[in-house]
Amino acid sequence: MPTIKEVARRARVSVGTVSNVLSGTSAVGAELRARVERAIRELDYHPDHIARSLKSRRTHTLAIVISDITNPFFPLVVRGAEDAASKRGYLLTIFNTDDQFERERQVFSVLRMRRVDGVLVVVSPDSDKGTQLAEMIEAGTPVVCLDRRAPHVKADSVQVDNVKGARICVRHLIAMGHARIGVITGPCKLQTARDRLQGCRLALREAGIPFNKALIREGDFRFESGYRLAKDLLLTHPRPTALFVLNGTMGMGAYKAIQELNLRCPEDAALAVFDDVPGGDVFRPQLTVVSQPAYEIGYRAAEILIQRINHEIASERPLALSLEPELKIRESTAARAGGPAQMNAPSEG
Amino acid sequence: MPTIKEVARRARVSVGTVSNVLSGTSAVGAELRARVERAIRELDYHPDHIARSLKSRRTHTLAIVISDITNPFFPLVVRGAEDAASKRGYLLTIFNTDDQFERERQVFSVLRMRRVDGVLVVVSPDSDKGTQLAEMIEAGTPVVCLDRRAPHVKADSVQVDNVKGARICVRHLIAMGHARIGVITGPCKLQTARDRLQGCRLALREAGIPFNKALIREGDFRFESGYRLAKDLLLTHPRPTALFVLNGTMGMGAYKAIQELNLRCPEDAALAVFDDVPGGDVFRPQLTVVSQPAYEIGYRAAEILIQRINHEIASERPLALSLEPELKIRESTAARAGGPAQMNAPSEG
DNA sequence: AGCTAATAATGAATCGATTCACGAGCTGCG
DNA sequence: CGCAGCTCGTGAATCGATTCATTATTAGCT
Repeated sequence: MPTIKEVARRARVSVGTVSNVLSGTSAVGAELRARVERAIRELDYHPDHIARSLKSRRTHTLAIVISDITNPFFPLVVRGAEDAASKRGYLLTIFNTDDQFERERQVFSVLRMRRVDGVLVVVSPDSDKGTQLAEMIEAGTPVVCLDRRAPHVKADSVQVDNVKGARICVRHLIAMGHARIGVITGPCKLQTARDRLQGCRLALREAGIPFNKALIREGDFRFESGYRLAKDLLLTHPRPTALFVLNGTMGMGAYKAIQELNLRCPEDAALAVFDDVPGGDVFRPQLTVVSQPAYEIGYRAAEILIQRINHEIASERPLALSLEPELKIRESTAARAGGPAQMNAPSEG
Repeated sequence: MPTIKEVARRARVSVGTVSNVLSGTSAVGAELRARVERAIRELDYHPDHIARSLKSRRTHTLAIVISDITNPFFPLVVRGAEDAASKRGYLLTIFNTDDQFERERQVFSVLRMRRVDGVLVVVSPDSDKGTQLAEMIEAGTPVVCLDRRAPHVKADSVQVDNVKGARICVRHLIAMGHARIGVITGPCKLQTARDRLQGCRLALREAGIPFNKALIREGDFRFESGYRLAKDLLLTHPRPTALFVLNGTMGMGAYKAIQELNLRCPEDAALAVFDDVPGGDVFRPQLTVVSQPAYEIGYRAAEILIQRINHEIASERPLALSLEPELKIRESTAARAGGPAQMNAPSEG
């Protein structure tokens, strides 16, 4: 690998001049510029990014720390982030934590040593146990929280409007004539899960339906818990006529439960899920879902992160970007046998 | 951020000594060692990985270059690669090329400047147009090809046994009584697609069924082409009794086509797909698939890559690891009305 | 011509680590 | 005692870029 010195020697100029040609900042005479460019071409010289980073204190590298890329929500987020990053010349490194705090700790330690310029993070549920996130921000490395907001940390955040998403979905269920709605939520440690549950509560209240704790189950956002808790709910008496599952992976588990109990969906048990479910628009029954703009979440978050890195955002205080959910109504909540109940329309748009 | 100098000053030793304590290679007296460790703790010192890289010429960074993380095959691959990488202290950077050669070119240029230690790559279909891959290997950066093998390049490769996967699946279809089997393959530029098609050919031949070109369609491994070509095939006369789609994304498209044509699956048209299909084991009809060990592909590939980097593999010549596919028989190829045909059993296990 | 100003080019210092030739201080042994 | 052979520790050189003070050259103006 040729270095800048070899280029300089071959072009019979100083390394400073080569550097100037490369950066274009300082004026360089036509004659020398040509010689340098020729040498660069002839040697097939590519500047060493490592050496640059050492001097400039910038790595042009971002990290994205998520629970598990295997969770179908994340690939789009990562894709969005990579697109935004590469557009501005940044690299994206990826870390899976499986929502384990200890792993998150390790990752942040690595990120610090690597002098990453900025971090996109889906905080783990126990993230408040540690101070590494706060320390990183303190040390001047910008952080943007994805999907979940970190408690007590002044970092920017980008997420879907979880309250609204759940609310419009429950409204829809109510409009379809459901009053006994079983809800499978996520770890209540997570703001995200609490927000979604809050959305349910609001929709029920505005319809005058009492919030029945006996119909709520707390899962862990994983398939198995969705399956188990759905079975549990569907075996209570009287059986809920609809299930609303607050994330996609649990939603698939819930569908499996419905099937195993030989219930028809939506006739015996309607199903709505927060998050797009892979295949949910192709296979039967096609699922009603609250769709998150996952790509956009990743893209916007990375954009904000890069703007912070380059001090292109004036305001000191954290941005909290809230994106619109979209309710996609499909078969799994189709009208019940008796047709949709004619109730009062919800009071708000 | 404290530097090694500050640690040295605080511990009243030379930087060399601090470095020795850090690396543990050279013997350092108990007294000084204690002083250094204390200083490190007190300053909360973390060595700068950039500076290390500059000196050591190793970045401890791998890259994974894939077409699109959004394709459900890849998250598991990436996860496997990340697990293997982090286990050995490597970072993983991710790049999506959308199978576009130009983008692949850019990415390789970046990787060169970044002095990445090794590259996992799913080569783009036109990859043979360029020499960057060969140049990278030439320059001493190990490369492992994932999923697809690169033509004319001596790089290690890890992939599923595509011929075998297709073969056992077609055998299964034949055993279920199908003789008119429509096949939707991928770009024939890709070795992968050719191998799978070859598997089909072999299975047909061993059953004595002529290979009917009229039942083959070449898609591009994307949803839309699966949908379109499946419709096309299903409208030919006589209609194929089964469809075998050679990747997952097209498989979903094909299922959509079956549905829109109001055909029952498997009664009117059986469906088998190469690749796991998300939700394919939950929703109806549950799909018969050839499952690839995607996680293992990523994991093993990263392991091999790291071994190459550290010269832990003696052999010069490229490894070509071929992993076992698994046929998962489910509803979508269940026995036809008349029951499975009683044909001669396939001659091999 | 003489002076200032502007422009070009240089090369040493710097970033933060590792490495290694060298030297200091001991020990052991004849 | 004197010297070989240890063990420890030092600090300058190095990795490959950028930066900036300095110098050399030319241009512009009176």
